[in-house]
Order: sequence, then C-alpha cells, then structure tokens
Amino acid sequence: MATTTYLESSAVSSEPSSVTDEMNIVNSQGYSPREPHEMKYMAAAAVQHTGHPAISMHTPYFAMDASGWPTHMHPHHHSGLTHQDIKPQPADLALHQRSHHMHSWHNAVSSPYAMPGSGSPLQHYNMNGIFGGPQLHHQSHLRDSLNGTPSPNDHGMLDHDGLHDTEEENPTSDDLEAFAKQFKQRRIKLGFTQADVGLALGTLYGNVFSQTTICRFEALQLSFKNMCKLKPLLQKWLEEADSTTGSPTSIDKIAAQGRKRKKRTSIEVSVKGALEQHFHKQSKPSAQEITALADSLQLEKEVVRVWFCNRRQKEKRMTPPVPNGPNSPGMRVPDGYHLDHYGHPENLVHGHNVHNGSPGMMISHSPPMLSPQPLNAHGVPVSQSLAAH
DNA sequence: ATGCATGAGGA
DNA sequence: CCTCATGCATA
Repeated sequence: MATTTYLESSAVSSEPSSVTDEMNIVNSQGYSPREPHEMKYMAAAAVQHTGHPAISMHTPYFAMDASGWPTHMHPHHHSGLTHQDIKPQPADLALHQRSHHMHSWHNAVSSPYAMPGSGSPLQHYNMNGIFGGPQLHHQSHLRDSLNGTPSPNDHGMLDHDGLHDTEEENPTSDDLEAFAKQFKQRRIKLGFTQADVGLALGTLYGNVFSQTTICRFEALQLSFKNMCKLKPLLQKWLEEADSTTGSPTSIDKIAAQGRKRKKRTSIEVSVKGALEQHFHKQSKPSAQEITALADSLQLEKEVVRVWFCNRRQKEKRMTPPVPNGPNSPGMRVPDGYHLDHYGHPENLVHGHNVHNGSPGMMISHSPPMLSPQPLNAHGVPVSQSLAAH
C-alpha cells in the first residue's frame, strides 16, 4: 500500500576539491551507510603521508558525552561496529589532504563527569546574554551548560573560584556562534568544502562526519550539546588546516554500496501545514493519534511518527526552526525556564545569520529567526513540557 | 541547505 | 515509542 520504495544508494560524485561556494557543495561522502546485517569495514590500509604528521592520534580532549549517556558511557570502544555511529575507515578516503591515517575511531570517552542534574550557579555566567547583559546581537539566551552539557564545574576539576571561563569546555552559545562563524570563514578561505572537513576529521581523529553535520554545525543547527562536542574537533582541524600551508587537495571518494534505505517521502506542503498545525496542539501525539492523522493525511503511520520526531528535534536546535507566526520579537527569559528531569537543554535559541563568510556573496536563504522558547508562539506548551514518559 | 530516515540506547 | 546524533538523498 505504501510506496515503500527502497533505494540503492549509489552516489558517485566526484567534484570535491572545487570549492563551489560556501553554500552548495557537492556531497562528497562515499562510504557505506549502515550495514545492519553485513558490515564489512576493512581496516585502514592505504595510508599515505602526503602532508604532515602533525596530528597525533591521541587527542586529549574528551568527547563529552552528555545526556545520551549520563551515568555510564556507551559501551562502545573499539570492539565492533554496533555502535550508534558506525564509521568505517575508508581506506580510499584516507587519501585526503593531510592523510595520516590513524587507528580506529574511538570516542575518547573519558569524561569523568556524569552529572545528571547539577545546577551549577555559574551557568548563568555562561548564559551571557540572558542574565548577563548582551551587547552583541539580539538574543543569546540559552542555557548552555546544564545537565546534559559539559559543565565540569562541579567536579572539582577546573573549578577554581566560581568563575571559570574555561570556554574550552564550556562554550557559551555566543562562543559557539562565534566559532562557527569563524570556522566557516576559515574553511572557505582555505578552500575546503564541508565534506572535506568531515572526511578530514575522520583521517585525523577517526571520526568521520558528513557534509550534513559540518553544515549544521556552521549553521548552529545542532543541539547545544552536540555543538559542544564537535567544536573541539573542528577547532583542531582548523588549526591543522591553516597551519598546514599549501597542501594539495586530492580527495577521492568511492561510491557507497547500496544499502537499503527507504526512499525519502515527499510530503506535500499542504500536508506539512496540517502536520505543523497538529504539532502546535500536540507535539507528542499518541500512537493512536498518529495513526488517525496518518490516515487522514494519507501517509504511512511511520512517516507521520518520524515527522513528529524530527519536528521535535528541530525545536531543540540552537537555531530554532522559524516558527510560524508572531513569535517573540524581543527575547526574554521565560520564568518557567526549567529543564527536563535528566537534563535536557530545553531549547537553545539564538538567531543570527549564521551564514556569512564572505562579504559579497550571500546565500539566498533567510536567516533563521529565533523563537524564544519552546513555548510555542501560541502559548501552548510544547517540547519538553510534555516530556513525561 | 534541508527533509526524511536510521539506529543505539533508554524507559 | 522516544530522544539524540547523524547522514543519505534531494531541492
């Protein structure tokens, strides 16, 4: 009944080094996605030192794992490929700029902290803009370091006297924004595409990322937590990149082998509108409701369910989805600024023209306006408010 | 740049 | 079934 078509991914794109612009770069990811049944990832073999061995494989930073894995970090080490993000070691992909293949990708999960609900008082300092006194742009109200976020303050590690601007670890939203902007600019000047960076991270740290992720980072379209996690890596890459003068750009990708993936369902605008409307009433509809909705909209239930999941996620990004309507012109800190039980950063709002890198060319898109709170523009409690399993 | 999708991990 | 990180495929 449903047009559940599956695709054989076969994206063979070869046009990487040519930095198109800062907006539309070719997707240059060539590795098999997820292999549920058969994962055949060969170990790194083709290692070529073309550039400099500058990067060492032991990265001291800790990939902070936040809300996802609070008490115990993920059981993944280098055991296998059953992790959440199976990132193969593309041997061929290894030929990157400064290809220096490393061992496996292993998250340096060594964050000693696992504070599910530590409400450090310093957070407010980090929330520059909200309580502090923003003088920059418009609003920067987000609650960065909180439970889910890396706030090693209460751990007696880097805390000294209450004010620790260890921005390295506790970036504020403004820090992230500034970094993202700078990162993008540097990246472009250096002539790298987002995809290049993603692959480079793989060669450098063993953690490959897609163009999508890099793009979202630059556009602050990730969760605050996620932004914090990626920042160190990108920062390191940046340092490497511009210190590495004159490296050729030789990237080649391989076509991904087809793994079955459901064809992307295209939801009509009108239908989307209906979904949006429902979302405002019920951001978390019950299974029954989903079914009913799906039925009335002529969509698969699964599609509707996923739509809501994605919509909710969107609500949690740093740069919130441009809401529909009269949202908050003026930013203000909501009184009911609470967090979830286990530390969900409520919703980090920030709105800026995240895309700017070159003074001349600009994207055509509209800068994401910000919506103040997870409270929808209509006063209906959305997001976390309903998060009561 | 973004929409829909996958999957690990968690209740 | 959800959240969250992440990405293929596409606009």
